Parts: sequence; C-alpha cells; structure tokens
Amino acid sequence: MRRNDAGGDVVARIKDLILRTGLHPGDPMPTEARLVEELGVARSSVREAMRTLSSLDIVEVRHGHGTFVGRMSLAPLVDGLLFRARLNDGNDLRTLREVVQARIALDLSIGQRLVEAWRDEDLAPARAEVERMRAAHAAGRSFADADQAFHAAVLSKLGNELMMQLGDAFWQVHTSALPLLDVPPATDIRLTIEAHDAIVDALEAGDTTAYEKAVRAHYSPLDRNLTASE
Amino acid sequence: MRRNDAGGDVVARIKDLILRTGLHPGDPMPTEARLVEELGVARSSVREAMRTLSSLDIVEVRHGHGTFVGRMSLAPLVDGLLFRARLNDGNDLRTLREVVQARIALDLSIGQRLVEAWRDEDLAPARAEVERMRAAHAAGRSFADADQAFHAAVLSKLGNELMMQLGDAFWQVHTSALPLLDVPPATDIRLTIEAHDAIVDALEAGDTTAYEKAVRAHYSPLDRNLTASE
DNA sequence: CAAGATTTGTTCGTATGTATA
DNA sequence: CTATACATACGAACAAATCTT
Repeated sequence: MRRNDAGGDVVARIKDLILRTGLHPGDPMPTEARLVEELGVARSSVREAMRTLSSLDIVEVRHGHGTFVGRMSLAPLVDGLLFRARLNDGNDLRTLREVVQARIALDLSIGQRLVEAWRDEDLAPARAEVERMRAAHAAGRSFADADQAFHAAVLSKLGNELMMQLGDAFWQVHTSALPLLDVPPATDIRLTIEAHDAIVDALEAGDTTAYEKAVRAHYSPLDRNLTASE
Repeated sequence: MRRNDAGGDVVARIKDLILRTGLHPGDPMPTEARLVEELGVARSSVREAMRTLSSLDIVEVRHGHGTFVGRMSLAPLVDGLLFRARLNDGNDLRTLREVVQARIALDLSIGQRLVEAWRDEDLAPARAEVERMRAAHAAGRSFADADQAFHAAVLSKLGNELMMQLGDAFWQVHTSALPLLDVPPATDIRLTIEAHDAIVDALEAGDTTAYEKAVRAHYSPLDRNLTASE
C-alpha cells in the first residue's frame, strides 16, 4: 500500500534531501525531473511540494533556469503579518499596533548590547543614512529606503542575524501596513529624522539611557496615535 | 493577453477574495471547483496557490471536508527557523543561539509592562504550571508541556497577541532544536524550575529588577553553553 | 542573431481516498 | 450501506523563460 501522507511527506523528504546532500543557500537543487525519479512521485506532487518550500523561502525557483536552495528569510512572516493587518476590518489597528510595539520592545531590549557593540566603532554609515533621509525629505521624495537602511545598519553590529531580520521584518510590516489603513496623518517628519540623529548620538556617546530615550522619541508620535484609537 | 505571473497572481487574487468577501478565520472557503470558475484558472493552479496559502497558515485544508480560512499563526516562522537550525552543520549552533538570545531579549524587554499588567492579578495559573513541572520532573516525565504553558500564561496578560505568539514560536524552535544538535548535557533541572518560581515571585511582588534577575537565571546555564561553543 | 536544449509554468483528464448526510 | 461532495494524486501535453551553441 502506498502512503502519500497528504503530500507533506514529499516536503519532508525534499528537506531531508537538502540536509543529506549538504546543500547550502544558493546551491542548485536537482531538477523537477530528477526529483520525480528519485522520490518516485508525480511531477505535480513534486511541484506542489516545491511550492510549499518556495513560500517558506527554503528554495528559490527561477523560471526557465532552475531551482536553488533559498535564503530562509523571514519573508513568510512578513506576508502573514501583512495579511493579518489587512484582515483587521475598518478601524481595527490591532495587528499594526502590536507590530509597532514589538519594534519598540526589540529596539529597547538590545540597548545595552548595542552600546557595547558600537563602542569605538565607526558610526559614519548610520550617520550617512540619516543624511540621505534628510536630503530625500528636502527633495520631497520618500525616505523609506534610507530609513530601512539606517535601522539595518544600527542592528548589524549586534552579530545576531535573526534579530536583524526580525527588525527588518517588523519594519516592512510597519511601513507597508501604514498606508493601507485609515491611519492618522503623518506628524512632523523633521522630528522623526532628528530622533534618528539622537540614536546615533547616544551610541556615539555610549549612553544607554540616552539611547532608550531616543528610541521612545522615535516611536512616540505613532505609538500615541495607535494606542489612542484603541 | 493573459497574465499568469508565475502563479503568484492566483495567490494574490485568492487573498483579495478573502478580504473582499469579508471572511474570517474558521470560515469556509469556496471549493476548488468554484475558485476554478471565479478565477478562470486550472484546478492545478488553484491547488498550488492553496498549497502556498496553506503553508502560510492563511487557509487550512481538511481532506475530504473542505478548506477554511486559517488562523495565521507563526507556524511558518517556526518551520523556517527549525530548518535553518538543522542546516547549520556540525557544531555550528548559531541559529539556536540566536533564537535563545531573542527569547531573552523578548522576556527582558517586557519586564516593566508585565509587572504592571500582573499588578493585583491572580498568578495562580502560572504558579500551577510550575507545580506541574515539578511533579512531572519528580515522576521522571518531560515537563515541556507545563513549561510551554507557563510562559504562555505569563505573556498572556500583555494583551499583545503577536508577542505571545513570538514567544511561543521561539520556545518551540528552542525546545525542538535542542535535541537535534550535539548540545551540552542538561544542567540541574531543579535550578531551572526554581527560576520559574522566581519569575512568579517577582511579578507577585511587582519587582521589575527581581524579574529581570530571574529571567537571566532562567536562561543563564544554556546561554553560557551556547556562547561558550562559539 | 538564430536555433535548439533545458527547465519551470499551466492546463486537462482521470482515478482514488476521505468525510458527511 | 449508499450517495454525494470534496480533496489528493497521477500522467501527459503544451507554453514560456533562460541558457548554450
């Protein structure tokens, strides 16, 4: 008797194959045809399994080229949270509020480590991103790119890949969900940009307390708006 | 001209359909046949799209019964992190270490709020889980269930669904990945159980400093082992 | 630039397993 | 037990993208 356990079996077997053959992110996977041979299942089943693995970013599929071991990013988390945020009907900003609170918690929780990690290190890259933000705002353009790069740069010194990806994931959900909802109008942008300056200043001075204060200032306008509409 | 954008299009259209028709978690989705009609694509395409949504826990499929709107849990995050941990070959405990550090950061970051949230609230449920841990350990059984329930109970008062799910997700990765790797032997279990008691004590006393100390004690044996093998 | 080979993407038809009434 | 509705699996054919010769 064949047991095709709801297809989840094929997913597990392909995962095992990746581990067993010692593949790393970026390496080419066997072709669909080869997997059909080796696993003894139909191509449709292999395709559905690959689809699952692809949506988890465990593999990356390139049409007409091939399939490769993925980077296992937190893209699925972003997808799920974004959809959750959109599912909250009308004025229910619960998911967005929770994501922002998570961002705050994350930034505050690493204050100590961050100050130590940046001691005697060059903060010029982070400072440069603040300048990019200022320039973009002055030119009337969006400064989302620079904002994202700034936070990534600050977190990079932690040496914790997961935390960095978490921070970026929350950033993505935050900035993507904000325009989709009936959210209060943006507050004074200059205050936001100055908050970024304050964060760099605090790290440069090695002052944990100042860092926490700057982080709270960075989020305070939005945080107030979100909790107010509770 | 037809646009079959790598099938990701179908996923987006099904997502939109959920939002447009105002479906909520648990509600039944249209059948595959109906989706084939409405979207004008083949059954296989619908199936692959549903497979993607299923692995993201946006829909839930029950064989022979139907598909329903899912609960959008963080299961995909757990899957991805677990695979990342298994992919680190040999003695590389990087992912596990990063997950544990994320747990610590999360627990520490909410100390203040947690103390306030538990003020004048009944901590008996959390205390009961500690007793279940103690009983299970005395009987030589695993106390994983009680441990998981304990941390969930503590976080529940936060009123932040996302943080609670994040904590649980990290817990799952932590406890599932630990046995898979060549990890140092378990330290004295009684100390771990006592750390849980100390957390409840701190919350009962409304003492943030004691809470942080208890959290560090809770993780310190493992944290030391993981960073030592760096 | 052109032709062909390789690989993934889409579709159809059919048969089978599973839960519900 | 039967009938119905539904999801699961398979295989074959053709379309589209990419790379190589």
